[in-house]
Amino acid sequence: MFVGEYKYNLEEKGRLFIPVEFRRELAPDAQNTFVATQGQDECIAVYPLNIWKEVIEKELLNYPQDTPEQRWLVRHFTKPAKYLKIDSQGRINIPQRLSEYAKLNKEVMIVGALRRIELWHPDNYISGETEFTPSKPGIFPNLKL
Amino acid sequence: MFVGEYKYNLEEKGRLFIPVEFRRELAPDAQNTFVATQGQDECIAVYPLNIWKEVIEKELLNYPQDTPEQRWLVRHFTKPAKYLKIDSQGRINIPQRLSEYAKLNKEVMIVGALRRIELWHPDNYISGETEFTPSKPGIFPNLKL
DNA sequence: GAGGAGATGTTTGTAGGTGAGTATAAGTAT
DNA sequence: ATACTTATACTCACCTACAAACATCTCCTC
Repeated sequence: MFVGEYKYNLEEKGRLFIPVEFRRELAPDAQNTFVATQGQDECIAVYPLNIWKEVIEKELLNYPQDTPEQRWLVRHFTKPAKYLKIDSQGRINIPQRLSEYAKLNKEVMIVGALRRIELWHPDNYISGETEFTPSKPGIFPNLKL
Repeated sequence: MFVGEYKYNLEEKGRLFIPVEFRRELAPDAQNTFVATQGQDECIAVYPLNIWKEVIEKELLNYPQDTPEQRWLVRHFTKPAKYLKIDSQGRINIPQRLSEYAKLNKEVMIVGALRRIELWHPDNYISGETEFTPSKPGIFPNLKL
């Protein structure tokens, strides 16, 4: 389960270091493979391969394919996704399409979000944080933490 | 599982490069063979051989063949299909009938859709995308991604 | 049999992805 | 506190994938 928050820099060619704390859990086997895709917010969502497969197989693979709407729903989730690898130094190469979607340029917030990691432009991250973080206690009434 | 989205150009003679990411999964063995046919939407659908066989066997092979309607339904699926090969450079030769069906001329969107690959004219692809992709969150209430 | 058109195969160039090396900073242990 | 180890940052060099042009082959026509 991914937790924590880090700020790293993209290098010129679009590669990003993954914090050591995330590497093993993100790509446990020798393949070093995981999946990156568009997040539901303006960020990049990064999944370990087993979590990705679990979601796809449970939610999408048996989804009916009778209407154009149903077929486009599948494409909606598959088209932005990409299989990526962590290289020997712990870096990943972020596809241009995804870094454009999340408006990444240099600084990147790397955030643990339980089953996935999220990559944010710092400005978007902070503005979302200030907009949606409750200022008063008791605003999450159903969470016993 | 095919994911991702690429834009490549048809060369004059009607050949198309397949992205490296798709090649091995599309034609895993030395035969380099796969199947292309008409998609349910206005695109070309491309299947690895084993997936194609699986679909045919599950859906068509045991379909009753007692009436002309039933026999024509089978023909409807079999007649546009064609076995194709990836050449030594990773290109495929798209049959004219299929590229006419999908209205391909120069630019082609190559899209991963789980068990198949789809080839789209960019205009059709974008118009379908804008028509059927939800703009608001929460419209897929049961998909947790 | 010769010429031509279409199909198939090969070559070459370029840009971007991939890998390696070193330097600096941070963290850990003695 | 100091030495040692590990992690991040930056730079450079190479190699592969894609693109486009070029060459070869086959079949059809005249």
